[in-house]
Amino acid sequence: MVRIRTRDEILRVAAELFTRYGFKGTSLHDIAAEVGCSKATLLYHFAHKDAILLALVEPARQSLIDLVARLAGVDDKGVRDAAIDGFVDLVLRYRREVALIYDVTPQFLQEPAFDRVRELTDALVAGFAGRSADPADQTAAKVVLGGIAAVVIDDKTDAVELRPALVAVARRALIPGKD
Amino acid sequence: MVRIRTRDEILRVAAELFTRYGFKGTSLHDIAAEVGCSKATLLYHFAHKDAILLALVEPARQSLIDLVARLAGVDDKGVRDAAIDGFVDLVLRYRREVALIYDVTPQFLQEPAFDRVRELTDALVAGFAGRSADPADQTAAKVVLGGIAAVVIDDKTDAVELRPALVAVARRALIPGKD
DNA sequence: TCAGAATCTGACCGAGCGGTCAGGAACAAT
DNA sequence: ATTGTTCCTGACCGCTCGGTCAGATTCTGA
Repeated sequence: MVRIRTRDEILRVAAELFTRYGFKGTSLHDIAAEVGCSKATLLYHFAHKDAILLALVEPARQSLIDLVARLAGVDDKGVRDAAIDGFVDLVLRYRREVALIYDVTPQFLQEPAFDRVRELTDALVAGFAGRSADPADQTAAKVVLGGIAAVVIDDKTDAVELRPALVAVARRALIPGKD
Repeated sequence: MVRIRTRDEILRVAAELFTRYGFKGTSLHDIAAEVGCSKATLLYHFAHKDAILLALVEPARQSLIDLVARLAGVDDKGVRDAAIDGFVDLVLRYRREVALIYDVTPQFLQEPAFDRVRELTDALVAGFAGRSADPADQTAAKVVLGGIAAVVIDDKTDAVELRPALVAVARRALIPGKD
């Protein structure tokens, strides 16, 4: 039987501390103390500190990419809207899990993986805003989804870029019925 | 004639770097290099690194407090709404200037000054949401203003607390006519 | 029982951090 | 010219950080 409880516990604790104090605000010592193991143990399970973050983010990122790929191949409006709703749902989960990204080194943000995410969120903002003709809805979508997806639109160039943001409660606020 | 150009330049550069890389992501060395002076010069003009952040935030924080104080003394709906608009405007500016707060040490966030800000933003969210009967508007206001004001509402307790967030473009998105 | 793999650790390292300090350089007033 | 003040700096300090490593401990399968 393979021992993975420690590894899982590290991920659980790291997610909590990253969300609360940010990536840079959480040291390996902090995580190790909370897990109840040594710092060296963390680095036995994960090659670098960044690897912990990557392990946390990867699943949600994959789901996000998959859904957008499916979404792109659908024309029926009802199906498309449902897919978009699912997308928003995923983005919210993604957002929660990646709340920490803002804190990461610039080099890290420039990884190809995040270029991909940037494209996807760009498409998301455009697609979601397109569901309503009301300009207010569109701007609202930009702000809400932009915030949720850790994306901002540049004042002048209209370029979409990853940005620090933490809107962990957005799910609850966005879906009023759910309580 | 008093020499304050260096001090101003430090504030300008610090604001830029804090916004781009976060408070913890910006070292005194980084600021000094960009300004073109020594690290020691920074600490001649500002006692601590935190003092630079405080100097950047203080003006907007004061305006915000003043406006809310005025707002509290008005009953006329038109005047009140106008004041709220001004409030939102200020919050947006405040948000832009305090984009960096998210990155600050927990102790710093617990300063009395930020308790005050927390109360104010709490009142803001409640007040703004009250302008429309539409529940969607209210939730939107919570998300948008919550994000802008660097505030989140706790899932369970409904408590409002300062939070990491960066929505520098919110002004543009929130005020569609303005372009 | 025992060999080997998997898991874990304390001690240690170099780098970068915020901050201190004694003193040099520029400027103003006399 | 001198004195005092303001502004600035290099050298240095203690600390924390992420990361390494040799070796102890625990688990597993034959």
